[in-house]
Amino acid sequence: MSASLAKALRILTVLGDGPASLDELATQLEVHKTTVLRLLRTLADEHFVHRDAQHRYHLGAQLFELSSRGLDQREVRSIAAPHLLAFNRAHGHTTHLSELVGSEIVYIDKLESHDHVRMASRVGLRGPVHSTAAGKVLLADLPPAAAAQVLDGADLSARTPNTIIDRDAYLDELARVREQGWAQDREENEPSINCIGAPVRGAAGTVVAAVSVSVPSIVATYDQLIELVPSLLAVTGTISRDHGWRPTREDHSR
Amino acid sequence: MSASLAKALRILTVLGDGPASLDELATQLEVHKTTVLRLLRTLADEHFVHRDAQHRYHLGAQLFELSSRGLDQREVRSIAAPHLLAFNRAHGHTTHLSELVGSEIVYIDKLESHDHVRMASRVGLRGPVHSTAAGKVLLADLPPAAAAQVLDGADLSARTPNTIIDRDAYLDELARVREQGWAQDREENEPSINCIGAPVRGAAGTVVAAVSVSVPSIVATYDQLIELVPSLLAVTGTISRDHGWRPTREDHSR
DNA sequence: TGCAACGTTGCGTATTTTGCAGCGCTGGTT
DNA sequence: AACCAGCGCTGCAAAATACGCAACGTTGCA
Repeated sequence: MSASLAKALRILTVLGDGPASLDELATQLEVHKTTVLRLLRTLADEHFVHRDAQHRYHLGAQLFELSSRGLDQREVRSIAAPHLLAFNRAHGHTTHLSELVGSEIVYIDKLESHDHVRMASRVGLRGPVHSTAAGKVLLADLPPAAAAQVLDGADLSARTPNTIIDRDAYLDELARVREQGWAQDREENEPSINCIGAPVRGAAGTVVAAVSVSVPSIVATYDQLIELVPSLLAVTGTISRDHGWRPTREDHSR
Repeated sequence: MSASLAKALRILTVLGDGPASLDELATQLEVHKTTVLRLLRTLADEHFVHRDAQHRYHLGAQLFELSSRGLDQREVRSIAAPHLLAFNRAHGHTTHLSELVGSEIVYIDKLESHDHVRMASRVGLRGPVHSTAAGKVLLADLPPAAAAQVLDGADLSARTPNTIIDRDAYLDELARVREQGWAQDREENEPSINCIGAPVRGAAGTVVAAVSVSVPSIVATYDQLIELVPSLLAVTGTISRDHGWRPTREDHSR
């Protein structure tokens, strides 16, 4: 493994919390100043960090550009964007678009709630597959072997008292999700946050992404959230069709 | 300088063009496979890249998260966002929000044109200070010494036949921008693209960012673009006030 | 079944990074 | 004005590290 690279990446991660000076970084990372300095220089050469006039370091433009390009490469994101915008505008709740990456989900787009109570999530954040509606949606349609492999790599720990931690119980839950075509999360991932999610399908019929709506229980009750399911399914259906999916008879019957 | 870190950063940059396999990366970077492999492993450990089931490497979630955090740290971006959205919706042209970083400008937000002719720019992209309306705006209000320092570090090469490459002529242009309160770019940065820009000011009255509108000459003539100046100044004025700026008498007289 | 392409590993060498000690600058204090 | 403290930065020698080689395992294709 490359130790110096790992240090440099940790520098970037620390800078994600905000700008920092050379020895703030050094003390926080417990690396000698001179080492940090040289890593920062290389990072700055490639525009991954920037040093301002007060000798403080910031995350650099290259990071923003790479992220922008990487997000654009997920074609589902651009296809979904206008539909998600309209959907979010209609009901005003925090809406996420997620993909399965390894044994975790990654938020690849986020639309903010219209409330002043905002969620701490953001694009690029990773989340567990077992305690989120998006995770359930992304796993439900996987071949059993593939799902098993994902679960092998996943951390199935309890995030709240409601989290499903038993593997068999979780597989039952996946069957339910597959059956009804959408997933719920009743304060399983975060206390006081309920969530519903539905799949976006590609041309081959496989699930390529998940759209989920997260609502604090103080803002709406679980029952009120469930009322959104039809419009959620409508929007994921539209996105799926835009993405090349053609409904089968079986799907129609649902 | 840290050679291995530089290689790793180049790997990320190459991955910005799209997913790649191990030895696509190795041949493209002219680095031995084994080296690339180990760097990729470290990058993957920190979630800067992700390896899919087909052993292809993609940009990772951590990159997206850092970018999202870094962009959020620019408070001007969140303040400007709603106003830029409304502004963009009203006239439908590509709109950028930029900051001065070193001797270049960096796009920290972008709103797409409503036309199908889109621009190749993106958030995080860097651009020259001397040939862009945003660059002129960001330099115009700098103290002469600071502006000189920026220009010392800048590449003042000709980007089109119209680019101002003479330093004194450019300083004259800056005086004009300062005088009229906004800047133009008449195919100085890209052929067939005209641009206007205006400053966003902070509480201290200093210019903290620039809003610019870019329009291909096939979509609108230069004169038509100029007609947008009043509404551009209106939106930058609003953003500036939201950002804590209080107009002085001098500013009112303009 | 054989071949080819690709990803992967172990190991010795040598390049790199590292930490130390010290220098110079800047900004604040008496 | 002069001093001090804090911080960024450099040269050098030691040592840890990454590197490249050669070879192996696996997968997919002819």
